[in-house]
Amino acid sequence: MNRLLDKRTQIVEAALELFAQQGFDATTVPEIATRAEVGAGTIYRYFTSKEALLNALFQDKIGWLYEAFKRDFPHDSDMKSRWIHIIDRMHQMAKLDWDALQFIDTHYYVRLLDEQSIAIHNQLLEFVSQHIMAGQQAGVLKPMEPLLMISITFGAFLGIHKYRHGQRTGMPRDHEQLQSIARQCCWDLIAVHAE
Amino acid sequence: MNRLLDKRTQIVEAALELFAQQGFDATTVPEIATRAEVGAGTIYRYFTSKEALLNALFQDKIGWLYEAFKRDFPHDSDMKSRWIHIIDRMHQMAKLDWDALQFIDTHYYVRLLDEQSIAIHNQLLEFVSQHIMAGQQAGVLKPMEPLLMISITFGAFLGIHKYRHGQRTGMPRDHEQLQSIARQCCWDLIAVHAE
Amino acid sequence: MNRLLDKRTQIVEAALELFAQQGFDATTVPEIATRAEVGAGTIYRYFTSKEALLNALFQDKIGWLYEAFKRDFPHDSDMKSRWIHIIDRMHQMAKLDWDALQFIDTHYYVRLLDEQSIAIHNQLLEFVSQHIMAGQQAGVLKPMEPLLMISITFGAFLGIHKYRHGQRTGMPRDHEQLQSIARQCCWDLIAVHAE
Amino acid sequence: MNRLLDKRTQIVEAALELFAQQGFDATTVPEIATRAEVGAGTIYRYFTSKEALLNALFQDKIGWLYEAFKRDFPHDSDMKSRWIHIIDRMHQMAKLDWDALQFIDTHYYVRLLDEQSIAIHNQLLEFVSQHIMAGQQAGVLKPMEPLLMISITFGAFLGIHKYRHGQRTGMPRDHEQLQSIARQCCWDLIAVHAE
DNA sequence: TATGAATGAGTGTTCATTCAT
DNA sequence: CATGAATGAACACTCATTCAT
Repeated sequence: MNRLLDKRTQIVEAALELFAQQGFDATTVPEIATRAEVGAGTIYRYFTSKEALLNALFQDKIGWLYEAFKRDFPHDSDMKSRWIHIIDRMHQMAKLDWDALQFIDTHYYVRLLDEQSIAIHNQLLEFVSQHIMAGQQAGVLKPMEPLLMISITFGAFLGIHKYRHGQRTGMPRDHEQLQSIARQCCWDLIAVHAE
Repeated sequence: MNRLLDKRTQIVEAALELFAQQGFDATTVPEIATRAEVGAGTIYRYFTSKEALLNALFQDKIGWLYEAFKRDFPHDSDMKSRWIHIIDRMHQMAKLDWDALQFIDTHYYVRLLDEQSIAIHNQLLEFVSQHIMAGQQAGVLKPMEPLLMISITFGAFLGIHKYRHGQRTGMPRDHEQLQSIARQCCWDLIAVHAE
Repeated sequence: MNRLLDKRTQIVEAALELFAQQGFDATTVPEIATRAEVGAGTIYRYFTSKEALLNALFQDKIGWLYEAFKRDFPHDSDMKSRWIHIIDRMHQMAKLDWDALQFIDTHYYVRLLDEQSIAIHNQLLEFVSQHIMAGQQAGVLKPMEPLLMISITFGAFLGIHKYRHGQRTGMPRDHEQLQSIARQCCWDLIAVHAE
Repeated sequence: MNRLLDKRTQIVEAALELFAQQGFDATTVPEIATRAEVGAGTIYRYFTSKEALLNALFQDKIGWLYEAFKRDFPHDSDMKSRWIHIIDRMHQMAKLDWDALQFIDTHYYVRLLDEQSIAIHNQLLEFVSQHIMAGQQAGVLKPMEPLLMISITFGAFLGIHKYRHGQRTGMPRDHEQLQSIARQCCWDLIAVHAE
């Protein structure tokens, strides 16, 4: 059971790195096997296909993010605090598991996701949307579809970390500085500003 | 000569659509040939490889964007006007040639770009960076590396249009509304706000 | 066009030999390609799959046999002459294209045949059945389902040639002797004999 | 010891069904294991390979048929009675263990049989040949190589049962009717008929 | 110049066999 | 003894690229 989980974990982690860095199509199954230090056939004991592996991974990571959002969520605080909670959780994920976040970014719009993956993703969006709508009713957030607001914010947020991980020149900033930038920008982006 | 340009154009356009919609790896050369209404071999008369075609396309589109930025650039206006000029040009591209913008987004971080592509991309970044630095010195823009600021803004901007083109539910807004959202958000994102 | 037919023919012939001698499952596509002296990929320009190749082959050969039955068929002769016509045509095929006959034998009951293959096979059975029923009404053939009679006769007939081609010891007999055996046995098998 | 025989038997029976129904190549070892309700590895405790299992099975079944031929063989009766004894024994096997008979048919010409299998098969042929030669000397059987005669008869006989088991239309006849057909046809096939 | 038939290296996947438990 | 997780060679099939026409 221990070994079993081990192999599965090795496969999942290898696949995550490769999918995140090269994309699904550019990653070959033997490549995953080599990096996971298992035989190519072994992958098929745990996942019915390369595509199933993608979906398992996606659900895993979206699930992780969703849990992170909900854990210690400051339901009673003001909008800004709640929003910053969400940004901070994403920031945490970017720090601990950047591959996973990038993987979500590059694969969530894709033809390969199954119903299950889409469902869990929608749950996550729903959760965030609820809070956005509350903020809009309170007049502190700009009026626009919540999903659009999520899309913009996620884009901006990922921009920060793509920059950090890019081959781009310029010294990468430390995580705390980036966190403060993320908080500031992702709030300014959506908040209503006094003239 | 005219015909010749014709064929090249047909190929490039067919490739753009397919790369943007399915990604580079999921697109086959015969597929491009079919859509371009040329023989598969013909593509190799204009481009040495599928990868070379990608780079030609990339340079083409980055070049187009760069030209759009520079055309009628309001050098003497204030920072906000200059920034909105840039956002508007991107918005225009999103409207006229969304495939191209999406193509740039999904491929610019990629392993496949050659030196030339990177160079022209850097020129574009340099152009925008100049203005950002000026704005920062004037105290109207948040202090952070210009490239980081570009990365965030581009992410946010694309978030708007990805939302629009996604299968996501929610009625798609018309372009003018989106333009005003883009202007507002992409400015709030980077501007220094009074307390 | 000439070359084109050439390649297709080479593939079909190579596949026939191998399917007949080793069976469908034991034959690999590269093996067919090698024997046909074409690239493995070339096979897929002519047939959508290994299974499609099997069916094309099957229809080809059943069609050939059907045509052979019908050509110069002695409609006005007595039952025995008509039956011997059929046996002789099979004998001819066994002589000219034993692989094809064996291929039909080992594959006609199989899970791999498509509707088209089954349809053309049924046509052939129908043709022979008509004559059997006529013979039965005339009282010269044993009473039993025509399809059963065909199955017995085909089994017996193939027994002759399997013996000939087997690795079995015993000198193979010449074709004329076998033909006379085939005529005799396949007639005695089905005819009503005086007590 | 009892259990041990049990497992071996389970494996052999599972393999027989699958080989008979799908053929050797289309049957996987795990599939056999599942049907036999043993672990896949267990098969290799009883048989050195899939091929060895095939041969064990073949020898088993040929042995069974040989024993059936010899049991209560009417040595002192006339040729026809002796021949009908043989046909009846095959008929019995077709009734009790059709899989086995079909398995023999589809595999006895095959590349996979080892020396042992061929030897025992030859013993069976030898036994039948003896009687055929006696009948030929007595002038009641057609003159031809005994092995050829066996091959024809076996082909015809199996034709009867293949028809019965095929998806063919036409009501399947009951076993007693088929037995009388088998006796009649398989005798007419080889007997010398008065003009 | 333009073509598309031909290619074969490389893909995702299967399965006979092994071996640690 | 019995197992089944693990393996990797081999499979059917795809596709970027070439080249004779």
